[in-house]
Amino acid sequence: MSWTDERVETLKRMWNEGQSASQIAKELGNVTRNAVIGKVHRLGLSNRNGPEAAPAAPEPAPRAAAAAPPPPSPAPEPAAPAEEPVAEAPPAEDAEEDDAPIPMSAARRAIIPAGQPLPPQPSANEISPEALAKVSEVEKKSKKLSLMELTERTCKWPVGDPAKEDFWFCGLPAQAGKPYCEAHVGVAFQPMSSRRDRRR
DNA sequence: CCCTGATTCGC
DNA sequence: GCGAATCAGG
Repeated sequence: MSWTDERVETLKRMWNEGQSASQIAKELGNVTRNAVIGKVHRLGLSNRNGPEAAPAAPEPAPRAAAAAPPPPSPAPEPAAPAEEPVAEAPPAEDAEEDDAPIPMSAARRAIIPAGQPLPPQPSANEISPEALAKVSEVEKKSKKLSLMELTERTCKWPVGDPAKEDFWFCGLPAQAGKPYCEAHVGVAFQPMSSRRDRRR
């Protein structure tokens, strides 16, 4: 199979959507992730953001440069390379009296990228119903591992009541580094609920 | 061990 | 141009 126009198109689209090379390869079929990555490089779109990128970062290591640094792109692209729902600590401290109508909410809302095709990018705010649904769905397929059966690559999400018999750990394959499986990572890293600090 | 992308180099 | 092998990292 060769790189037909169509396949290249799919490759570009998916790559820009933030899909991993293996996922793209799987989608295209008949290619390995290496092939995809190789093509990506030949196409000159190794970086997933806009065409412009002049980080001019001090690179003291001409060799052994693997990790791709996500430089701030001035372009209007709503690039959302966020692949990790890392818990953030937004400036949540504005408990003023109800007579101080500060447009904080507006500012906070501005954090969210402009309306763009970013369906697979869960906002760092609130637990999406989807995520919760996914969790309960996953619990059905859980391996129901005991504490001792957990390894470094099993989801350590507890299910049930630890004081009861029907308690287990998810046990599904966890992602690298993360303690939970894909589904649980989504809710585990829940930064903070939209706690309306409605102080009286 | 699972995964990611980056690079090299024979084809 | 292509991509397997390899490398570097999480």
